[in-house]
Amino acid sequence: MIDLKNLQNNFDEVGEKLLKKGVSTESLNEIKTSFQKLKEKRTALEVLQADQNKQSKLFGVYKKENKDIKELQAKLAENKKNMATLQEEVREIEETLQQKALIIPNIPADTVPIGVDESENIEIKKVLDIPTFDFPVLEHSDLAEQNGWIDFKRGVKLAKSRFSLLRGDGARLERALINYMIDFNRERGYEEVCVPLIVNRPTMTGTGQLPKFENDLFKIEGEDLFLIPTAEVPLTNIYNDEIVAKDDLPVKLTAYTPCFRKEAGSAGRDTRGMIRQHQFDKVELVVLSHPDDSAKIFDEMVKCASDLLSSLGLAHRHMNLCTGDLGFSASSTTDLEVWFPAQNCYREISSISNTQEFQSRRAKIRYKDTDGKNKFLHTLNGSSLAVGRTMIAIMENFQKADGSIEIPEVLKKYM
RNA sequence: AGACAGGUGGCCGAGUGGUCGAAGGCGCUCGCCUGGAACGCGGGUGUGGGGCAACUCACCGAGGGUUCGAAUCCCUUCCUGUCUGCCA
Repeated sequence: MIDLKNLQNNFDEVGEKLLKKGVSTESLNEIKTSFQKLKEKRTALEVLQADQNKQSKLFGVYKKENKDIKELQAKLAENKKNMATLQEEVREIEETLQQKALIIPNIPADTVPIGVDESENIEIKKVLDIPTFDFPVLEHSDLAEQNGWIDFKRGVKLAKSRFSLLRGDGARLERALINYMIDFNRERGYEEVCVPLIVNRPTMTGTGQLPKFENDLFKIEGEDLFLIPTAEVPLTNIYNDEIVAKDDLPVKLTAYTPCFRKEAGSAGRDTRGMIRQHQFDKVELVVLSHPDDSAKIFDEMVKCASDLLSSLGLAHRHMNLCTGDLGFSASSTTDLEVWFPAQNCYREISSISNTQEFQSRRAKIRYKDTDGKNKFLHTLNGSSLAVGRTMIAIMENFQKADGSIEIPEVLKKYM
């Protein structure tokens, strides 16, 4: 959630940035007036409450001393009525304000390039040369079927479209990748965590998936529970409503989980192959950081994911996402795009974001600073790598003329 | 899933309608004591909101209700423990 006080105090400046992210002027103005009104009503209510508290104490004293309480009683009852009205008003304003504030996206950092959509993302650098082939390259879906690694048809039969299953060496490669990635991250100081795949509404709200994106989530019928769309959700919310000791920062976590996404609104996109599925595996990085360190940690996380790709021998590039392509919770994001020879293009395989205080304010994750005050920390998240996409990148990049696939050296001991 | 018992500050734990934001203890911290430390003694020590401040409001798992007044009574709900059931 954005800082409402900040919006109030720097309305033009902050508002302008939010307008670029698609927030309407009306809703900004509504928030501004609601916030103001809330303050007024609350102050008025508190004056009444203070009076009521005092008089009520007096009431007790009078009774003990057998004084006449009729007059006082009448006054208290009258006051109570006024309080109830104000209380109701305050509650209503709070609720609407909350509703509106929770669907306002994060404000892009100053380092984020201005742009409308992904075409205006800025390439930061390329890593490794793209491979060349002296034979016609095949798409991963063909390679997978040839090698018996992926069964698309039966995945659909078992569940529905956008599901598949891995078999034999395909399944083993998936598992090898997961183990390799977690070990890779662990060696870089990330604690391995195994998290619930089903989480509740407050958890989903803490990281920003709810209330705005309920349609993208798989919901458990009859329960207010959801399948996680990324391990970022449980990992970040581990410290929901907690105060982390300053000395414990940064908290660096990594987890492997399946991820579940409805992919509402992607009808027709990437229908062939395993690029976009309802269920996919991902190894995730999450860091809770002191605000002063988050920029440095962000770079570390990008390097961690990029080095991982390099270690697998996969050519990729770093993209600085522009304002229009930034996700809801992110203040800045670097995407890593891996080279897909058959599609002759780079495609997203990892996304590292700094949400700054946006998530910690929602999830109430704070640290105790040296001045004794509790402050919101910064949360960062990044795919170590999307495992499925890594697998198909390996298939396409390391295919041989006979259709077989060379396993990257670092994975061999995991197979 | 059913029965019973509970959920109070960093922790333990008292508190069954009135001056309780909450006794007492532990821990932590500051000061004294000491050559230094332990012990001992004295002070401080929750969170969030509003206000320049004095101060003030809210919070005793959460949400409702009763009352002039609720940690305390009632309802709902979540969680924990024990027993039963079921299972990996």
